[in-house]
Amino acid sequence: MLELEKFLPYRLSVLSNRVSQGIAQTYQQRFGLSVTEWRVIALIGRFPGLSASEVAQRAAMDKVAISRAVRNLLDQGRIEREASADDRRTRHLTLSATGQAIYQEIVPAALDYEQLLISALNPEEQRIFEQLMDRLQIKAGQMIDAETAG
Amino acid sequence: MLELEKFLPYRLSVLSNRVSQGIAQTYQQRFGLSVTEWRVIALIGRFPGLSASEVAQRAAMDKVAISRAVRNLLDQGRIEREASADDRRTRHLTLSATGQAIYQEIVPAALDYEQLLISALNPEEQRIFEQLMDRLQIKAGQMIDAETAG
DNA sequence: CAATATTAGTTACATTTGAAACTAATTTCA
DNA sequence: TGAAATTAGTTTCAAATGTAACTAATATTG
Repeated sequence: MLELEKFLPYRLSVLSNRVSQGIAQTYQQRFGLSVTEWRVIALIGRFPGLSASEVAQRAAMDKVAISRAVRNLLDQGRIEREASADDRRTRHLTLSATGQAIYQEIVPAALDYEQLLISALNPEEQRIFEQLMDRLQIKAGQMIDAETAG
Repeated sequence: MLELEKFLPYRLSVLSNRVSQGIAQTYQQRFGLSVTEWRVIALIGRFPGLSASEVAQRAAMDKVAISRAVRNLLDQGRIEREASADDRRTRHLTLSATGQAIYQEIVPAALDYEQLLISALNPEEQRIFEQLMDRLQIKAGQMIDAETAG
């Protein structure tokens, strides 16, 4: 007997969608950023000079998706890129002045959002929740690997 | 300072995607079901006679998505529908024999998957995790409502 | 060193998805 | 009652996404 509303994969999906939806309003309305674009900005802001594939890796997203987000952000003048000295395939990405401004404005809003959300738990519970998430994350990864291998 | 890899909304998204990807292999490979189609089958199997909009509500999914999934499942002969006696707009959905067979086969596999995943936590931790998820779920819902209202 | 394989990133195509407009049936309430 | 609003579900069109094929640069290895 499967009850969807108690089924962990389903509940994770609903929770994640709700949270994403809530936070997306912060940057979508104000700056017209897609989720992927926002993640690219967040990563380049944090680690200036990352290449597109490094961003893809850290964001756990498809390289095509990143490529497109990068193209859009370039077109919008929100990031810049420069060929690498030692490997002409890779190009290093940095935030433009506009991108910086967006980054400076969104980061606090995003952190506020996270704070408000997680204030539903007390500090001890927050710690536990994150730790349990970690372990599920690892387990899920192992299970995918096992499937792919077999 | 925002570190994406520690940012709760991001982590929820990655975890949820991984889990969904893992479980999807169960029903996508074997039956060519999309996530939405599988959820429709799961709900109709559990609650025969639901209407499309009731399915949408319970699945927390868009009614357009459900409409399409229902159309596909009808075309594939996996569900059936019958006009309601008291409201000719609503049609009650049930699994066909084929749909039943799929349902009977997938449910145990899905539950096995869930069991294996959650075996990363001991029973006490499982209880706690679910309880904390509940509270985050509620909080996230409140935050969306607050945004929409304001 | 040259043939081969790999990696970064893009492009093209087909599929999926979402928003909005739409039809048909029902409800509301002046 | 009957005009206006609401609800169930579908269709349409534009945008987002994923897969696979591609170019260009670098690395490998025989």
